[in-house]
Amino acid sequence: MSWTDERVELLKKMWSEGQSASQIAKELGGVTRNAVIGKVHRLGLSNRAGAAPAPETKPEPKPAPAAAKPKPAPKPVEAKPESRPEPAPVAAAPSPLPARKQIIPAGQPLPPQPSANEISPEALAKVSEVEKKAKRLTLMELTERTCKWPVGDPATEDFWFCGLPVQQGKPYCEAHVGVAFQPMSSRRDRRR
DNA sequence: CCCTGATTCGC
DNA sequence: GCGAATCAGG
Repeated sequence: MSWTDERVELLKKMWSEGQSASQIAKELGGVTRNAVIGKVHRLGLSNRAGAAPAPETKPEPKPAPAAAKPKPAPKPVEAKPESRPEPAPVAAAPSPLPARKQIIPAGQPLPPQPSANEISPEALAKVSEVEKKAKRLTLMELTERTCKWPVGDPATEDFWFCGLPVQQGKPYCEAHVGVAFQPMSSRRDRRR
């Protein structure tokens, strides 16, 4: 794969949107995140500029280089544009999904409690089965790739998150994805 | 362990 | 110019 205009376009767009190099690489296909990062640097947009208005980032007035130094390496401005906002403690919210500062995949339906729901019996069975193996993580222990399916009542001690490995790109493990993301049918018109 | 971007350097 | 390998960090 080569860096065609369109691919570069998409790269620029996604990068300025704050997408990670790996995400961009996945989207583009045929390249690794290293390739993306390399390209990003070559394009000179290592700093996430373009869409995010920097409150105080002066692009350097570019002082006339009179000296004989073809290889200047001034890097006095060191900003931290990327931080890791971990989930903050939430009191009694049924769905404390730690949202990033930007869109991840598509719309994410809030996790319905497995109790009062009639989804496919198999899926439900899978869920209750999985809950035995659940890591039972606390809010603080959740990561991007731990299933964030809440179990129990947040107002009680008997509350935890599934914590199993998530399905790529999803907030839940496979079993919970199964009940969280309904095709929005089958219940509506379930007669087979 | 998972991930992030940054840098180097042979191609 | 390209990107794998490597580095540095969370």
